[in-house]
Amino acid sequence: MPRDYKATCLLPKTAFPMKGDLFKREPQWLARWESTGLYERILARPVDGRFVFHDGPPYANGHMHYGHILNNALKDFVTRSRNLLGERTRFIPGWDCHGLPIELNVDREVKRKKENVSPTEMRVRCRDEAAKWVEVQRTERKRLGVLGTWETPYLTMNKAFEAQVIRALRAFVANEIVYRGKKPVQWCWHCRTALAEAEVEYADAHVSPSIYVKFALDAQSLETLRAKLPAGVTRVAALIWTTTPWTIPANLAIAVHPALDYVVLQGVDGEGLLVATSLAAAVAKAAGLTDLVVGPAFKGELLLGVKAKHPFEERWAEVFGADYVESGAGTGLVHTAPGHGRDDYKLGSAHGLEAYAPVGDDGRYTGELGDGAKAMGLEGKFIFDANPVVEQHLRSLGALLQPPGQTLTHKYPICWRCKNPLITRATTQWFIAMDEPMRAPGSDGHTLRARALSEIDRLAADGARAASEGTARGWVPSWGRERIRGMIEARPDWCISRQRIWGVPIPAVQHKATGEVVLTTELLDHVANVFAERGADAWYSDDPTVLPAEIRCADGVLRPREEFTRDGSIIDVWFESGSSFFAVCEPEPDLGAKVDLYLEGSDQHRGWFHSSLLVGCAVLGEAPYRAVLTHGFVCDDQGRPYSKSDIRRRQEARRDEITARITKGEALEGVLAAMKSTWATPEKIADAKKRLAKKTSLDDVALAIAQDDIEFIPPEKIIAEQGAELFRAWAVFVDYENDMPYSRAVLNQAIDAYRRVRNTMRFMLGALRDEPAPLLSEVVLEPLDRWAMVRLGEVLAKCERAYRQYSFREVFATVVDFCQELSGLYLDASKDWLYNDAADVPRRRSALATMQHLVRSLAAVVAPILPFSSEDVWDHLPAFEAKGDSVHLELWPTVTPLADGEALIVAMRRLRTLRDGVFAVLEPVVQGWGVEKQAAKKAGREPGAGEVSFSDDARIDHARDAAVSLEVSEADRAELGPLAPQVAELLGLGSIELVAGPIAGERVRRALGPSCERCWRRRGDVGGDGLCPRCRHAVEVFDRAAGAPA
RNA sequence: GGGCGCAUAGCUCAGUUGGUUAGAGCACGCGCUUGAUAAGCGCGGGGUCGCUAGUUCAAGUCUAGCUGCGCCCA
Repeated sequence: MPRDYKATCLLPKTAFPMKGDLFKREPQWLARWESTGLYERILARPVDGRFVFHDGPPYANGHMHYGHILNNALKDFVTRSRNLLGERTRFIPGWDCHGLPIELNVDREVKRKKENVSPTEMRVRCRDEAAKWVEVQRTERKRLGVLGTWETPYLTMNKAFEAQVIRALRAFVANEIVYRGKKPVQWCWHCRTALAEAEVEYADAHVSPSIYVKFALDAQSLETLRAKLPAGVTRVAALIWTTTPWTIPANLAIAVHPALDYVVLQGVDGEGLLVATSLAAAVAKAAGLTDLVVGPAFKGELLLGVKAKHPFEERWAEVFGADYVESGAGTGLVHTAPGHGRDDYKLGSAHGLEAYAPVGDDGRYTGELGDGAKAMGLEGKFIFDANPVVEQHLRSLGALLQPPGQTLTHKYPICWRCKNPLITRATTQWFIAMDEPMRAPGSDGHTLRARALSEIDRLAADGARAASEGTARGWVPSWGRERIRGMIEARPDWCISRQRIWGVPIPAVQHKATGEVVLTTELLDHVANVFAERGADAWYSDDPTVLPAEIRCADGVLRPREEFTRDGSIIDVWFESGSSFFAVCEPEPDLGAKVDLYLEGSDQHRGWFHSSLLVGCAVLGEAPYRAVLTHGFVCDDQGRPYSKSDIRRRQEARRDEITARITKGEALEGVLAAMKSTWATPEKIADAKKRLAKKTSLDDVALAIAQDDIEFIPPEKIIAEQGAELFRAWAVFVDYENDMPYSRAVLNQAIDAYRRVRNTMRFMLGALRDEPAPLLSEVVLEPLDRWAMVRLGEVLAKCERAYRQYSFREVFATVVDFCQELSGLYLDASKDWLYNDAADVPRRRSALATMQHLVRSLAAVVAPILPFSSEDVWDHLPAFEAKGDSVHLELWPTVTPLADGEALIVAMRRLRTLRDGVFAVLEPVVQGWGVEKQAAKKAGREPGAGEVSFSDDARIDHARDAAVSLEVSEADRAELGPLAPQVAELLGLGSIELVAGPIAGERVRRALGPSCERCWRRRGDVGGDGLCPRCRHAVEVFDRAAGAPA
C-alpha cells in the first residue's frame, strides 16, 4: 500500500471561515469595539493630521431608509479612511429634532384623544416623540458599523444647540438684514404655517379650474388702441387666464410683456378681446369664434398704463410690463394678485401696490375682501370652495369667455407633510434679505447673495486646485457648483419664521402700547444665554427673566420688559440645521467652525448645503465647509427611486393595469407574458387561477403578482439576514455620484466581489497556517514575491489617492482586481512551494513573509469599507511584532520600494503574455480531452476505456501534465529577466521550451516520465520511491519532526 | 416649463489631453480541479458606446438638437 503523502504536505490551514455569517457575528464585533473603547483609542493615536467631518442631521422621524443607510455608509468610509491615513477624524452624529412632521404626529395624537394641551406641554410631547425616533435611528445607524460618539450625539433640541441658533440669528441681525415684511409665501392652510422651499412637494396630476376672464378697458385706454381695432369693435376687454379663480378678488393689476406682439381679437356684439398675437387663435377657439378676425398687431409696450375694470370690484387693474410673461400659454396678459404670487408681488411692489391677500391662516376669506366679493358671500368661505362661486358669478356678469367646466391637469405644489394643495399667500413674516448690504462691524458691505455666490466660486476654484494635486475639495462632483449657484442666484429672501410651536422661537417682542416689534442683538444675547442654561422651552414659560429687565426700542429708549409681549413664531428648521457647524463644531477646540467635508445627497444643494452656506456667510463671512460631496439616490433596476412608497405606487399601478386588462377580457397568460411578469410560467399561472377560483378577488391576485414583479427589499431585512457589511459592499460597488441601482441582482454582484476579497485573504491566511511568519527583513525575497511587493506598492498608492478623492469604489475595485491578479497567477504558482517544500526552505519562507505582509496590508486598506470582515481577518492573522488587537488601530500600510521594481513589472507582464500563448495552444488539447471525457461519463462509460479518440500520449487534464513548446523572440525572452529560470513552475507546466525560431513539431505534448506521488509534478527526476528529490527531503523533515521515522 | 446631472456588453463599472481591433468583473456557455471545494483555474460567445446632425485626416471622447431617467425648482 503506497504511502499517502497528503499529511506531509503543508496544505492551507486556518480557522478563518469561508462563510462570513456576518448577520450573526457583526453584533459581536460591535460589542467588542464598544467595550474596548475602539473609537477613543483610534482618536488617541499620535498622528499629525487632522480632518473635520460634520454629520448632516437626519430628521428624527421614522425608520432609516436606503438613502440614509447609504449616506451613513459613505460617511463611515470617510471617517475611517481619514483616520487610517493618519488624519484624526471625529464623527459626531446628529439629529434634526424640531419641526412640523413631529409636531403634526403629536398634534394628531392629541386631537385623537381630544386633549387640551398647553404649548409647554406640547413641546414636552414633541421632545419625547423626537427622542423616541433618535433612539430608533441610533440603533439602526450603529448597527451599520458606523464609528462615532453615539452616546453623545448632537441634537438640534439640545440647550446648547438652541442657544447657538439664537447666536447665529444674532449675526444676521447684527448685519441688519433681518426684517419683518408682508410677502407671499407658500402656505399650508391645513397645517396653518408657511413652508420653506424645501418643504414643498409637487403633485403630478392636480386638477384646477381653467378660466378666461375679461377686464373691460376704460374709455381713455380704448382711445389709445383706436387704430388697432378690427372693424365693428366698439369696446375692448383685456383677457386674462387663470387656474385660481379664488385669487380674482385679490387682483390688482395685469402684466404684459413689452416686447411681445398683441392684437385685438373680434369677439361678439362689438366686443374686442385683447390677447397676445401668438395666442389669438387658441383664444378664438376657446371662445367658440368661427372666424379669426384681428386688428393690426402692436407691441405690449403700447399697453403700459392702460386701465381695466375689475369684473366685480370698484377698482381698476393697471397694465404693467413684466418679462416673465410668456407667449406660449394663456393670453399673454397675466392676472396679477400681489398678495398671492411671487412674481405678482415683485411686480406689485415695483409699482407701489400692497401685498393684498384677503385670506386667513385657515384658507378662508377674511373681512379684507372688497365689497363685490362680500356681496357674493365669499367672506369666511374656504378658497377652494370659492372657485365655482367666483366662476359662476363671473359668468353671470358676462366676464367669462368659455363654456363651464374647463379644467387643467398640471403639477401643483402640495405640503410635504399633509399633502394638501398649497396656496401662495402674503403674510407677515420674518425675512433675511438676500440683497441688502451686510453692515456688521468687520463685514465688507456685500449682500448675502453676493457673498454666497463668491464663496461658491471660491470653493470651485479651490476644488480645481485640489484636483490637480490628486485630492478633492470644493464641489464634488464639480457640477455641484452650477447647481447651488443657480439656486442661490434665483432664491427669494429667506422667510425664516413659522407659526408653529415645536422649534426655536424667534425671540422678538412687541411693545404692547405702540405695537413696535423689537429684535435686537442685545435681546438675542440675553435670550441665547437663557436658552443655553434652560433651553428654548423657557420662552414659553411665564418667567419674566427670559427677557432682559429693560428692552431698547428703535427710539433708543429702554423700557421695562413688562411692557412687551413675546412673539409666537419659531425659526425655520433649515436655519437650525444650517447653523449646525456653529453649534457643533465651532465650540469644540479641536474642530473649529471650518469643516473639511459635508457629505449628503444632491437634494441638499437646496437644503442643508444651501442654508449652511447662508448662515456661514453671515456668521463667519465665508462658507463653513471646504468640500461638499454629494451622492445620488437609490434606484431600482429601471432607474426609478427605490423607496417603500415609490415601490408601492408602482406595484399598485401594475396591479391596476393587470386588473384593467383582464376585466377588458384579455387572457391572464397573455397579459402576464406581455408584461414579462415573473408569473408568466405555466405553474404560476395555474396558481393564480386557483386563487381566483377560491374567490380571492382579482385585485388581490393582481397585487400579489405585482409585488413579486416589483419587489421591495426592506433594508433592515438584508441587514438582519445577511449582514450590514454586504450592504456596505453594495454601497462601495455602485457609483454614488450618480443614481445607484439596487436590486437583488446588483446586491449579489457586490457580494460576489466581497467574497473574492474574503477568499483571497482566506487563502493567504491558510498558507500562513496559524503560525508566525518570517519577517520581510529575515528573508531574501524571491523574484515572484518581489513582484508581489511591487504590485502591492502600486495598489497602495492607487488606493491612497482614491481614498483622498473619496473614490471608494476605485479603492474596492483596485483591491478586487489585485485579488484576482494574485489568485490567477501569483498564489496559484506559489502553491507548489507552499504545499510541497519543507517548512524551512528559503523560497517558501519568502512566500510566507510576503503573504503575511499582503494580508496585513490589504486588511488595513479595506478596513474602512469592510470593518467587520477586515477585523475577522485580523483576528486570524498570526501574531507578529506590534500587532494591535484591532485592524482599525492600524495606520496606512507601507512597502519598501525595490530598485528592480520596474523590471519585475515588465517581467511579469511578459510572463503573462507568455501564459496567454501557452493556454491558447494548451486549451484546445485539454478541452478536447475534457469533452470526450464528459461524453464518455454521460454515456456511462469510464473515460479512456478504449472508446474515446484520445491516445494515452495525448491525454492532458491539467497544465502540469503538459510539455509545451513556444515561439519566443530573444527580446521577449530577455524581458523575463529574473523570472526566466522559473517559467515552467510559474505557469504550472510540466515543462516549457522557449524556442527562438519556428517550431517544427507539436507545440503541446504530454510531459514525459512519472509524476511525483507527493507533488504530482512530472519533472523527470522522480526516483524509485515515487518521489522527487524535493519531496523526498520534505518527507524526511516531516518525519523527523513527527519523531516517527518511516 | 426651467436649472443641474446621467445614458458604454444582460448587470455593475473602466475608458487619461480626440488617435490601432472599446476593456474589466459578474452573469451565461464549454472544460479543468482529490491539494482554496457553499471555493479556485482556463477558454469562449456577447457592444451601431441612447438617437440624429455637425466639427475633424480621425469622435465613446468635442458641439448642437432630440429621446429616456434622476434630483431640484416653477
